[in-house]
Order: sequence, then structure tokens, then C-alpha cells
Amino acid sequence: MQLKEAKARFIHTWGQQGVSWGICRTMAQVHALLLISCKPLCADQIMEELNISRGNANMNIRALMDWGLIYKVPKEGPDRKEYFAAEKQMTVVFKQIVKQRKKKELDPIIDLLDECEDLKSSCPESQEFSKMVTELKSFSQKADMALDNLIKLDSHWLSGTLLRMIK
Amino acid sequence: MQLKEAKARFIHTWGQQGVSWGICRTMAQVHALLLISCKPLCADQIMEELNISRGNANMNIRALMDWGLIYKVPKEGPDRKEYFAAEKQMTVVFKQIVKQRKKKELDPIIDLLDECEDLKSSCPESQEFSKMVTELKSFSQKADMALDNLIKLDSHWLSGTLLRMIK
DNA sequence: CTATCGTTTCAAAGTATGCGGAAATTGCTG
DNA sequence: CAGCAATTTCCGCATACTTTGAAACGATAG
Repeated sequence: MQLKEAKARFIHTWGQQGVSWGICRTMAQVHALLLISCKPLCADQIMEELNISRGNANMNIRALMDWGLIYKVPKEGPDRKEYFAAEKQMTVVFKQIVKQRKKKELDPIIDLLDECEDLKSSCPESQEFSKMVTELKSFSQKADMALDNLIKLDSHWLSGTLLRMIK
Repeated sequence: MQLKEAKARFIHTWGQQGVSWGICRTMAQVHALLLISCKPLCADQIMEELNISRGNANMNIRALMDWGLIYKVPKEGPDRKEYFAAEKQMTVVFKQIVKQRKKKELDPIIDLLDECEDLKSSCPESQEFSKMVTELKSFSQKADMALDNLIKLDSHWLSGTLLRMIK
């Protein structure tokens, strides 16, 4: 396979999958582009490579920085343009993504369960409801803590944890 | 809080969150409804509770059965209606969801990386690309195996694994 | 065989989401 | 402070996804 084709395919599929991870397609494509680029790129280069508008490029660059997946790269000289590069250490990328997804996918559920917990009532329906809420909450909290710990682990220990889970 | 309000809130929020988990809203709402119901419900009851059409109800009931999150409940008598109940053991629910999401979110990436691996070329760009692909693949495979093992664990061991990750 | 219930399929309507382009803002430089 | 370039915000449009309602299909009991 040629480099050009491989890059196109990588960016396309990564963008596609991004949607299923709750990341919008363009954001995932910008990320893919920077991941496989050997030098930092500026907004204009990204716009051109992906055929997207300035507003769109900027929004997603900003979002990727919020997620901690790309960085500004200081550039010498009187060039006022800003250049960006992706975090390339996979364990770091992984932790950042877990962190963001936990915030979006798990935290709201825990809030919901807290709200639902103070239900005072004793009909069979209420009991079933409360039982389910309690069980869900206990499980969610375990998952919450487990993920928090994954996020805190340094890269070395993260690999170790995964390896232990493989055995 | 009253039961009615709590139920409505639970179903609404669970549906909302479902979207962020890659599950469509109605499917998640049907799931929520059955989770907190103390007895099995038929399609008509589900339609009425959630104000959805027959086609929609049926599609999502079937999808939930495919995911292994709800079951048909055999019913006595000459009643030809089919009744459904949710799997209520959280560890089972958790495993089923992980299984489906892995299939949708991780497997396609592994396929992509396999494709991108046989790139024969030696310019700096290609090297950067190949390096990234290799690293991603090694990491994805670890995650893949870790998740497969989570799925295989029986409920008792799953809790144990989570607890170990909390410490 | 026919009446009834359940399931599946399909086109059309409705809704949400992402995107582009322009306008507003920021920040620097001379 | 004026002028310029980069960045960010906002709004209307386009596209994709969901849902509906109807119609076709299948199965079963009488």
C-alpha cells in the first residue's frame, strides 16, 4: 500500500470511529492527521489536508487541546502562526480519552442515581425501583473509582495493569 | 420525590445518556423502563408508557434482545401476547454492554491497523506513520484482550477485579 | 379457511448534529 | 492608537439519523 492511500484510509476510518466514541468526525480526523504527522502543523495546513473551513478547524483544534490530545508547539522567528502536534504516547492518549468519556458517560448517571435515591414510598413498584437504583449505584461507584485509578496511574503502571488483566 | 416523578426522570436521563453510549435514545428508554419494572411488560404497555409507535417499540425490543439485555418471559394461558423483562443482575448487564461496545468501537480499529501495517516505504513520513501504527496496534491488542477477559469473568470474579482496581 | 395478533419492512416526516462562512473579538506591532 | 493577522463565536443550511404510520407478511387458534 502507498503512504498516501494508507494515510487517507487511516484518517477516514479514525474519523468514522470517532463518531462511535462520541467524538465528532472532524475532531477525530484532525487528531488522526496530527498523530501520523512527523512535524507540527498549523491551522491552514490542517484546513487544506482535510478540506474543512477555518471555523471548523479552529473549533476542533481547541477541543482537542481541551482534551489534552494535542499541544501548541512554540515556533521560532517572527512567524505569528501557531503550530500543533499530537500527544504520541499511547498511554497518555488513552488516559485522556478515558477521563473525558467518564465525565460524559458515567458522571451524569451517578448524579441521576443520587437524585433517585431519596424516594420515600413502600409500594412494590417503589421497592423494585429503589432496589435497582441501589444496585446500579453500588456498581457505578465501583466503576467510577476503578476508572479514576486507571487515569491516575503513570504510564508504566498502566501497562502493567492491562497486562495483569490479560492473564 | 414521588415514584412517578422519579421513574420519569430515570427513564428520561437513561435515554439521554444512552445516546452518549452509542445506544439510540428509544432503545435506552425501553431498557430503563424494563429495568425498573417489577413485572414483565408487553409491547403495548411499552408503547403506551413511552409514547412510541409499534414499529419503533418492536425494533428496539428486538435490538435489546440481541444485546442480551432483555428476555422474553413465557406466559401461562391462552394469551398470545409476548412479555419482556430486563436482565437485572448488574454484572451481567455490564458485561453485555462491554461486549457490544467493544465490537463496535474497538474491533474496527484493529482491522484498520492490520491494513495499515503492510506499508513498504522508507521516507521519514512513512516511518512516523508506521511507528504510530505499530504502537497503536500493540496498545489496542492489550485493551482487546483485557476486555475479552472482563467479559468472560463470571459475576463473582468481575466484582473482585473491579475491587482490585479500586485499591 | 379466516380472523386475529404479532412482526417486519418501507417511505415520508421530523429532529438533531455538524459544517461553512461571515462577523466579532483578541492580541500583537509599529 | 491604528492596522493587521489570527482566532473565536454565531447563525443558517445541509446532511444523517430517528421515528412514525401504513402496509405486507407470518403464525396460530377456532
